[in-house]
Amino acid sequence: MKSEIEVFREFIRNKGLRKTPEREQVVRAVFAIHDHFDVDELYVLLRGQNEKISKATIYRTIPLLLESGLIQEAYFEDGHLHYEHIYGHEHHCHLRCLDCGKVVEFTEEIVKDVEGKVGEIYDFLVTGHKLEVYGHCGKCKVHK
Amino acid sequence: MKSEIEVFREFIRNKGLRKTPEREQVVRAVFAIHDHFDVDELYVLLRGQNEKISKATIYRTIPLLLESGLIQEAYFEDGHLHYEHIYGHEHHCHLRCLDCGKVVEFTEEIVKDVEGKVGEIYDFLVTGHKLEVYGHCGKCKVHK
DNA sequence: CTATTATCGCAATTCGTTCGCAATAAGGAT
DNA sequence: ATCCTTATTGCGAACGAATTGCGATAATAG
Repeated sequence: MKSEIEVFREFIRNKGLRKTPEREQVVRAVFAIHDHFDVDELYVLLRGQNEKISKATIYRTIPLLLESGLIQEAYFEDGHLHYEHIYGHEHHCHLRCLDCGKVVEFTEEIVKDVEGKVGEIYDFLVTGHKLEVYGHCGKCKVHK
Repeated sequence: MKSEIEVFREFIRNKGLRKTPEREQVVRAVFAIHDHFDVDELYVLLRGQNEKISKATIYRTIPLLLESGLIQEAYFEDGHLHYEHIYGHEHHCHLRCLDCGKVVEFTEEIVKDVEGKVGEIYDFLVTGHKLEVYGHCGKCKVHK
């Protein structure tokens, strides 16, 4: 299995874009964070490592990461988007507590079947899905 | 089955809030639009009816509609949130084309089972879910 | 090594959403 | 019915995420 950075380099080359240290720093930061992240986390992480990179560059790199299939949008919260890895990570769904915001990840094979079924019915070439289940976690449901 | 406006009035009363014409105009606008909407659509609709209402009031009413269980967040797109009805509408999932943005609605019973199963495993009181399947629609997949 | 031009950083801008505040009006008390 | 308290409104300013214009820089082709 190719490393994330290799996948990214291949993508950049195929698109006729340039391989730059800034872009690769972003890729490394993305995969240095476990699973979920947002732009500001990337920025803080990179700045903490004395990398001098601008937020604009991070924002400009995100669409490349999306298009290359390395990451995807996870959810919109606190006024901004949050992303998550796809590449190298088993697909998972989210179980979110509406009270404390806690997020648990789980996997569910059945949803794959739904993908195929729905794709066939509506003539879609299905590439993925996003399932979020929400409710009240063990701690929070006590007070309900 | 109670009407949307009745549900809303009951909610307002129980919370000790005030029943105002502005809030009720928003509720009526929400349910005058078929299913999906965003804040700007509500604003345009209400202004078109010569209702003088400010966007701030619409923004301030949205959380009430969410909390009362009449609507829920549907998806984040084009830089802002889109909402959809819950009350009086059968639950459904979304199938979205990544190329043209087309959204098809479908229902899938199986996901209900996933809700129960996951809730039990992780000790959550599950109240709902959001499933979005994406890919390329019939028209767009031709060019791939 | 040089030329071309994609990419960078910065600052300014856009746009969705929230907030501060004075005016207004809802609803309980008289 | 009228008064009084204070929640709610509308306006415009403010905020924050994301985008963009532009001159400077640096990555690739020749």
